[in-house]
Amino acid sequence: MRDRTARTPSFSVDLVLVTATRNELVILLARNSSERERWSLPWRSSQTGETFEMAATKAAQEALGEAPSWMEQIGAFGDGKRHPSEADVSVAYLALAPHETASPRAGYTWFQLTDSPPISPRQRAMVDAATRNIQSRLDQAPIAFRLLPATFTLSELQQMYELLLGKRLHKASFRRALQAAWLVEPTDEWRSEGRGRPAQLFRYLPKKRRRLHRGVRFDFLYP
Amino acid sequence: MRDRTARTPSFSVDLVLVTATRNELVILLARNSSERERWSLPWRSSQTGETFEMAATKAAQEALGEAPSWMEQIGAFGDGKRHPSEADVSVAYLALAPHETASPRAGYTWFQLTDSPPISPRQRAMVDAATRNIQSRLDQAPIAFRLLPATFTLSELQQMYELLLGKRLHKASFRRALQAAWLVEPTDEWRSEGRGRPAQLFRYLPKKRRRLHRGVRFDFLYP
DNA sequence: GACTTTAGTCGCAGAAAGTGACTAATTCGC
DNA sequence: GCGAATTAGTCACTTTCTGCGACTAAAGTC
Repeated sequence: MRDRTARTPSFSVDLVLVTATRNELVILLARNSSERERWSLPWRSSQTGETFEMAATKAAQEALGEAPSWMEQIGAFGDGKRHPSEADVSVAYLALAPHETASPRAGYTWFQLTDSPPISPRQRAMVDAATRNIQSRLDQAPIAFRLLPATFTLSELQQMYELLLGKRLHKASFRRALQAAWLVEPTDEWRSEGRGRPAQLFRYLPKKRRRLHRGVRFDFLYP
Repeated sequence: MRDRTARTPSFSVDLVLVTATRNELVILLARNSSERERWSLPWRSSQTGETFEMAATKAAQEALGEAPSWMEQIGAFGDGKRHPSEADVSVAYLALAPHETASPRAGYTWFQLTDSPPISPRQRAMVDAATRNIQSRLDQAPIAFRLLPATFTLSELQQMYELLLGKRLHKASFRRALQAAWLVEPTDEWRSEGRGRPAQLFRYLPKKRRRLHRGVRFDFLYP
């Protein structure tokens, strides 16, 4: 147990900032200013009159120089696990950004999500929670779209889903499902990527949608 | 903005404790000890060396006299909204219990989830988050099973899903899907509920399951 | 111009889901 | 005691969805 007598309890807001490169997910870590071999998630300690969202946005600005394309709270972490800020409680946010336009500020580096250097146990728990969050919300929130640039080819979108799901998808099925969901709209631009037929560019179409789900799904894996 | 100078920042753990009666979801509220017309979610202020889970479990014990059948953190809430404890940050938990065996302690009362008396803005936000959480995790976590007693008829299970989904389901389809999911196991007991043929009792079967998901789903409603 | 590579579509076969009708076992009214 | 009503449980048919291979289209390579 840490010594709590000398200071007031405090909070931090921590960021699991994820983007996708060609074929892997990466997170942004900050080099520790004192021990330069140590890394941590970007974080910001609580300020009076600042909402969690605001704090997370500022932490993202500081790390990336731009606002993330998606942010979502993934929970509060505490429970005595060590944290760089010595905060009692840390509120973690998952943030996404397209990798193409993201250029981290000095002191920040991308690492593979599945193979990052050691970080504090509490932040490790956040990364794990973020990973689960991405997986479980993939079909409810536009995760894949927020990891892509504003316009993209359908092959790129499919590759992103394959990366996130960890499995190959059949092209025709993927496109059929995509059409049915009415999630995407064609632009009049085309991209020629070296050899092969040029691909049409699409953009995400966040329209009000009717939810006409059929029946029940029993998808659990839980005990 | 509240006065923060006179005290140390603190946090609370709050509970959205839900059960299901015949045809509605209800939450447990505590009568305010000073203003007896006011209500609040059960909560507990932070103790050193106590995890959030432990605090939530104790709050549930205090309110219900028994441990909930399901608990899950639904996030941290702060952002200057008022809270009965004056805590700066509140960590909210969704807790479920079967209504049949739940008998609240003195000072606690069930209210309709959709029509409860006024509570603090922060706690209102927690109730809203809990409602969304139930909806969105219905097909990933055994929410319905945790709201039912240990054994139940398939009609009761179906009614619970109808309540949670807010729509009628077809009996044959429901049972077909349930069989395919391998989530339930028959007991050798039967229950005769007044008129009509007696129903066989089943129990939830939390077995390791193969996740052989097909394709992608694009279910979002999100912007 | 033949070959390779990537984009995009078609259509069939098999799986899954929606649905109404059926059988089964009980209580209730008479 | 017996038919009507009520609830449980199943069946079989139809419609919809999904996996998948094969096809056409448009570019680059040699």
